[in-house]
Amino acid sequence: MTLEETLNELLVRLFKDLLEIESKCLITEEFKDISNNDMHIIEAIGINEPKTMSTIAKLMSVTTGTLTKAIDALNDKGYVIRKRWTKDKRVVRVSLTEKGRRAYAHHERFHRQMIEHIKDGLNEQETTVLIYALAKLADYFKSAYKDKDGESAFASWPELDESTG
Amino acid sequence: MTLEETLNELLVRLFKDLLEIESKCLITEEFKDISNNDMHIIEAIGINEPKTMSTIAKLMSVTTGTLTKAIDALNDKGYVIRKRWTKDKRVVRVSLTEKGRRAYAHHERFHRQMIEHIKDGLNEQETTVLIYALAKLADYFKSAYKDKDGESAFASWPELDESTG
DNA sequence: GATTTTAATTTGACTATCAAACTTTTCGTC
DNA sequence: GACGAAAAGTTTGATAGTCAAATTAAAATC
Repeated sequence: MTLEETLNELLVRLFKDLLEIESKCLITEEFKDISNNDMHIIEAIGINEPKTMSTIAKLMSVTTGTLTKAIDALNDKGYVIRKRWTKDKRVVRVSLTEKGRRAYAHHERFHRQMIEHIKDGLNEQETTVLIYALAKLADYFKSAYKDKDGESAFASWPELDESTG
Repeated sequence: MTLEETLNELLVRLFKDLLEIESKCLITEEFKDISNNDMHIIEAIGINEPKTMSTIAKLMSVTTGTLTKAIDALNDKGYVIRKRWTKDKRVVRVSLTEKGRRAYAHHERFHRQMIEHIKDGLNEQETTVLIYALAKLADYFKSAYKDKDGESAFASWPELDESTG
């Protein structure tokens, strides 16, 4: 197996495992009435100032219509509170209830634990290289794709590789 | 920001970006009639021997019921072929059509491109360390979670951290 | 004050998903 | 070989998540 294949398979596997593990860890007995997706909405709302529907929808990369439904459910289950903003009555500001804040802490703890495990397995130099490599990758994604609006370096990669190689 | 926070934010961002970029890159003009999920099913089927429904479902971590629907759609759109196996008539073997193989190549190319970009940014030693770190992480996930059935190191992390710290 | 824009919700449609019931086929055993 | 258990897939019924488009209400603009 080439280096490239190894790297690819590792990334694919880590990605899949992480998704699966996160979802299993987050939905415990106490929070079994909400989904993984709900948990990420709770994370997006955060524990500071209340956030508007639009802001949360943007953070989650969904339409406000989609978010309205999700917040309805979280509201019914007692995780969030909706409040019309007095300064601009079009705006709805959402914040976490006590129960919502417990779920938030639960999620945060999962991430802390995961990072701790990653660091435990690596020495200082390895950790540094890992961070460096990840940062480079994140930058690349940003510059290649997210900066240009609608136009992407990835979106225009050559289609002829296969047949001309 | 601590090292831990940096690592966490990098991972979270990469995860989200990658999901988004992959989905945008895979669904091009030629393959606009199938979803990101369909593309991963096509990847799971592969270009070698036909695979059974059960095998594909396991690879995708979904029930066979779910897969039946997805394969129905891919079949209707001309990406896959279903064939009852003569040696055991219960078994259905699925393989890619020419169109399906083109989609497979398209997906594979995306991954190759991504890996190339990662490698371009790192020197040989850094690449080695990155692979080592990722392998360690993959092993950890496997041992901490996937090996024990139903029981997980993650699933039992202490709930008291917050209140006792 | 009329028009346009903005924030959120509602509606209608579609995909992905699961669990459970069902069909067909094979396997094991008597 | 017949009968019951097991296995592979499909069907069914229900739910969550999603979007685009229509709608409502409020604010901004002119």
